[in-house]
Amino acid sequence: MGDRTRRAPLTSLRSLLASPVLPAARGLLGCALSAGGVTVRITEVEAYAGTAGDPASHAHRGRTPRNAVMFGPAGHLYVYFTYGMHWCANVVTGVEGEASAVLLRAGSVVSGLEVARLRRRSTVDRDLARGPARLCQALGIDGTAYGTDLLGTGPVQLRPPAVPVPDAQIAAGPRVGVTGAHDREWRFWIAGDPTVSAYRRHVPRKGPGQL
DNA sequence: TGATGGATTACA
DNA sequence: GTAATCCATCAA
Repeated sequence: MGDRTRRAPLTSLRSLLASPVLPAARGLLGCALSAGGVTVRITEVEAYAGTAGDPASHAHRGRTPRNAVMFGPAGHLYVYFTYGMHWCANVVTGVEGEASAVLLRAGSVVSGLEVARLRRRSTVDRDLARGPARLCQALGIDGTAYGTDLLGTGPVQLRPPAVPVPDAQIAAGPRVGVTGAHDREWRFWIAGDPTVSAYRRHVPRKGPGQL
């Protein structure tokens, strides 16, 4: 228990995640996320308010079995299954009951490159964790990791960056794949990073896209 | 109970 | 541009 140099940063990351979702989202950039023998540096995230007037949040309509972990303490993993085939990962933020979370949209693989390549089939390294579902696939994250305390010793672990990403290097824009609330620039990414996913406005399944 | 659309990705 | 493919949510 004499090692403060490892514990102090985790404590500080814990409190960062317990802060409001926008600063928490920014602070997640540059963090290392490890699972299944692969580590990625987080390069792109999106903030989702919980019950507080964000129609795009999975917690907007209140607590359900699927989003229950969002209502718990910050720093836990919220994973959900979508489009019948993809898993996406979020970090719970804020105070208990607030249900805000940050979607991890992209990262660059910093270790476990060969394992990640195997999980992702043939693709260029830049695309290994470029996109929320690709990131989960590269790390082998699925529903079994639901609720994991990311700052503990569980199957998915989050660690702060050695050097925080300078604020001047953080870019912001509207969230990807979200139907409404395009006025909110709640997507953050590391400016110039090649692993950031391309912005596409959400396309409705049927009918012409209207604004 | 049935319909609808989704915080996506791969491929034509 | 569209298929793939399961699930949460909503209307009736």
